[in-house]
Amino acid sequence: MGFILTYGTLAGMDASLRDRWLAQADRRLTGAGLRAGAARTGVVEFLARDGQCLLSAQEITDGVRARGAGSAASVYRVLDELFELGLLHRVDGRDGVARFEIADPEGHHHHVVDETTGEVRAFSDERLEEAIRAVGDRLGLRLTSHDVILRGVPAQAADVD
Amino acid sequence: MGFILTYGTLAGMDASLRDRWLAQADRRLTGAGLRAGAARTGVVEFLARDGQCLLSAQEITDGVRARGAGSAASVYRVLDELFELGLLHRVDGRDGVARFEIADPEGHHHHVVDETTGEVRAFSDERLEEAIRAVGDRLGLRLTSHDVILRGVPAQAADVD
DNA sequence: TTATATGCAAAAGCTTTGCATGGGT
DNA sequence: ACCCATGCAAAGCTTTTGCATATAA
Repeated sequence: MGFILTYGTLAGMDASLRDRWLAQADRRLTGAGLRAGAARTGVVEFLARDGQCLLSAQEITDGVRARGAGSAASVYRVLDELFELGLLHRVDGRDGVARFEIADPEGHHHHVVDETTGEVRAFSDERLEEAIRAVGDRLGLRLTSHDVILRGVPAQAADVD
Repeated sequence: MGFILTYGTLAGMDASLRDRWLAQADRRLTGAGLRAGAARTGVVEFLARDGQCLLSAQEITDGVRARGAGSAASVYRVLDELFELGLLHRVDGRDGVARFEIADPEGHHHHVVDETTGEVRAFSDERLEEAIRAVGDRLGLRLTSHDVILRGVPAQAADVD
């Protein structure tokens, strides 16, 4: 049995991203000769549903546990595998906790932290990507991945000079 | 007594950056009402000399210890203070270790990791900075800080398409 | 059937904290 | 003198690892 499962449509979700990711996850996991055990399946299912924003291993473990299976050890192991297979993005936070989210096979995004609330928002910007590509060229590197984290506070009218 | 100390010129070092940083560190530490104890002075001195590249708390502790004073606890405390005062950049690595380097009062840089060797290089790029400023504007944020980490492998002639 | 996946519990590693002592101003 | 800074040791966290058991293929 593979990792592709059926879901009802969830309100507010990008169903096509979820399906694309699930299809790719299935392909790569199967291709790597990995089996569909309870923990691995649980993590993949859970992330396909709820993994479009950064989630800690703790949160993922809770989510998987709520659906019956999973343990911290297995979740960490599965997260490592998925990351190595390029199926997840990983951001190491200032709090010493690693957070993961599903990697969109087509295009990606970055994160901005609102320092007044701690809230994390996603954004994407082609001009930024282009600038990064240019840097890679200038440095003579073939870039395999990159992270951008912005931190800021809402611009009040009073802030504008 | 302040935190500004005298040093001989070190080969391969950017003496002006070191001095600028030391001056600003002295100003901000004194301004914050902090005292020049052995550990704090040791960390500031050590970083002024050797802190232009990312260093772990462990490495900093070793460096400070080699000069007589310092303990892990104090180093962590001092590093936090310096970071809060905006005197250090901090990067949280994939290995779960936080690394620090002195923040240049004028201009800053980012890092690129050579995935074949693990080696970290610094770079700066005005076009990238400009793109980031534009993103902040577009999102309605006043950016307080940002990190960029690139990962890649040396571009071989064969890679070029 | 056979190698792999899982889960518990213990271990490991970085970082923080409590507390008594030493030191700056 | 007074309060801050320091250092040791213990505690707190996330993450990793060992090992016996369960399970996918």
